[in-house]
Amino acid sequence: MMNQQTSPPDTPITLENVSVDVVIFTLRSRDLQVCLVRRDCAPFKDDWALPGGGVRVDEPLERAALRILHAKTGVRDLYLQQLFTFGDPGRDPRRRVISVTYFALISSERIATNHLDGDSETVGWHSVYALPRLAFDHAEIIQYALVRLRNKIQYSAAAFELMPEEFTLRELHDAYMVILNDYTLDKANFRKKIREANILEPASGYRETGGRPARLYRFRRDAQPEIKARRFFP
Amino acid sequence: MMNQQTSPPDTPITLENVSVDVVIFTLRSRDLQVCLVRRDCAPFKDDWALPGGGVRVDEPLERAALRILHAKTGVRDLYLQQLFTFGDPGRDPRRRVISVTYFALISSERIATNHLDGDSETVGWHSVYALPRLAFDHAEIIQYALVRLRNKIQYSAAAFELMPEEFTLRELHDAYMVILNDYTLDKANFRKKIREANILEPASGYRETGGRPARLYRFRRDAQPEIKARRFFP
DNA sequence: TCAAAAGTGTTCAGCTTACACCCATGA
DNA sequence: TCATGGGTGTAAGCTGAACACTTTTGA
Repeated sequence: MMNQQTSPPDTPITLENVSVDVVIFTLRSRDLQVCLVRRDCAPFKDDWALPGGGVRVDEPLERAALRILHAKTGVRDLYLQQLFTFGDPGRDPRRRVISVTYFALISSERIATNHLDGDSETVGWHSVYALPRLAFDHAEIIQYALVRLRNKIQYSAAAFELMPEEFTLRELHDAYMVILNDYTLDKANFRKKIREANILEPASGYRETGGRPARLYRFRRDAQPEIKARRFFP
Repeated sequence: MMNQQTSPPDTPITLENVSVDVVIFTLRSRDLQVCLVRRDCAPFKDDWALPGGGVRVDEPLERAALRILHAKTGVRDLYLQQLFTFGDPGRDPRRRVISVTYFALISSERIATNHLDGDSETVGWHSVYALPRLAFDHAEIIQYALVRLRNKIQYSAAAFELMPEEFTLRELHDAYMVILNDYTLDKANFRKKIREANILEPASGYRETGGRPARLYRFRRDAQPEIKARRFFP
């Protein structure tokens, strides 16, 4: 969507009509948040927008997305997946732009602190359940990303990409409930399923809580993250 | 992917680095087929490629896909869904092209006959299980479309888009087996599920077969085509 | 009356759901 | 000993897989 890159003079030329935008999800204090940047020029001046930018002439689309991600979060390797390509004429009032969008998942503990705290006026993390005014069609893009995220965590272990290195089952359970916005998920059944999926291993310690301390777990590196789907229909 | 359009002189200018390619599926004589066009110039001269072309300056992406579809099949309204955007540098040896791909489903009875029969050297229908040599990265695109189609028919009634107006349960069952390439789907259970899904209504007649005649059905217009998904994980 | 294909019913194993219960800790 | 949250077991009901069975037609 051409959120202006502050370009050093040697920046290679980017493609004319193509841009990449990224919906970066993270989980902080029991809230699902996305990374947004504040626009400092027209159109949509002072509104918030997704991090994005042009694609360099010899740069694969995914690498462009990773470059943008690194600029906003300081992180290089993370979960990234193509989402959809938005290309309606008029979505950018200046000119025709085809925007290839991605969605990324990152644990908030991995985000470099200078990228996380809001002391910068121009980059911020916002709850998906209380979004500010958004530029272009970015509200639509985020809604679509949310739908995909919700589907994704139900047939794969993608939610682990949002968790810290070590976590309790309660925290994982909370994460699912926050993402799905469904607080009726049964605790006992959730734990049973996770145990049977055999994707966690106990970490060394315990987390202090109000009551009985909670066992810490980590994601097993050798686990099969994709759950093979059964047939729904017919 | 810039399969040359034979352009009338008044054709509007197309976007520089963007193209649209469409994987058009149909079902013919118990085979799943895709529409391909034979390239008549370099690169990949004489290989087969997906129907595709440039995007006009004021044309939405989906409308470009529909225009291409209409040119190859003579049909205007059909099932169309965005698939993926392929944009690696080098996928077209001539220049950088970002290809937004779509997949379409169409009943073979709706394809205008002059578009169906192979008397044209340049457009043809090919079994996905016996594809010819393909230009660019189109083999990869078709494989990906096939994966998506297989997923799709398992949680939605999309397979009906490939069926004729009226059909027997046996024909629908065969369609599923051909698409999934799995001939172990139990007949009794399949029928039971379809019945319970409540998406068919009986048509007037019967189809003559080798044995007992088979009831004809049609898709209920007011049916809920999407099956709400249950949770797999956790 | 037999072959071929349509169409149905029944059983069993496994999974989901709901919910009750026990355990460990600090105050 | 009580509140808080961690953690588990079990029974009821539903779903899916397997397979045997009946029905209707033409030859």
